[in-house]
Amino acid sequence: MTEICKVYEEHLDKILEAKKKLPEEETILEVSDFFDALGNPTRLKILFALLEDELCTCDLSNITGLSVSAISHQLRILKDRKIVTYRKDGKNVFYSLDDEHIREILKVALKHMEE
Amino acid sequence: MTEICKVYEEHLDKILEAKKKLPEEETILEVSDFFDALGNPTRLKILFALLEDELCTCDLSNITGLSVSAISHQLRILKDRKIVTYRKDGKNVFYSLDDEHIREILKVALKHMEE
DNA sequence: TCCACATTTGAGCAATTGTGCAAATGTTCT
DNA sequence: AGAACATTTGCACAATTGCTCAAATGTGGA
Repeated sequence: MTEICKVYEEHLDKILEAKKKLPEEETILEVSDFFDALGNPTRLKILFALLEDELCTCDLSNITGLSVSAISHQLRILKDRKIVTYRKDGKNVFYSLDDEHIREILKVALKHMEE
Repeated sequence: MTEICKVYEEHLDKILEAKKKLPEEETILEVSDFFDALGNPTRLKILFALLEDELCTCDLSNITGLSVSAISHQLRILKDRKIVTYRKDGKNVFYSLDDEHIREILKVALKHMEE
């Protein structure tokens, strides 16, 4: 934290430039939260399953093989971060992807893996 | 884990369909690792800084305000997951983004935040 | 109202993560 | 070889995470 490298002049320019163009701390944290939500196998399975169609908590528990409770905990994270949305229907709560960006990002990531 | 919800017939179809279309476990883990690497403020700062230009470990330490060691640890993760690449030049090691997918995904994520 | 079932919530715990420190390794120059 | 500096690595420790279990809450029907 306190250590300081000897910096060449050419580097100083690049450092200042990079610092200036870096997004706000708050934005960084938001983006980080967003990716963090996608960076977990259980949550990814939920999202890939929702690519097809809306599903309820219980369905998702069946699909993933995890407890209803575990799924509910993860759905909360996805809901809080505006990655999924939901509608209530009687005793069931149906979850679905919140918007097109999610689809697009999942698609690009899958493509990235193939190379 | 062992609890099983009562499943309606219409749900059964959707569950089977979703299970069938779910990517391989291994693919899920790869994608998860990929997003997980992006889901951390320090690593995101590194990546946003690299959007501009290649930078060395020491530059990135300056830009983020973290120790050279901390940055090096994070660079290792990004390197292992093929998100950044590097070239050696004397005592310095210069890092840069590995491919266009990273740029694209960072861009879409930022756009997602704005809405 | 009482029951059955879907879902959520909170506590607790093992496992993982992010960081700094100190030491090791690499590289250039004298 | 030895000095100076950039980088990496292993360790330790606090903080966070993901899950289960048990209890609470919500909802519809008898």
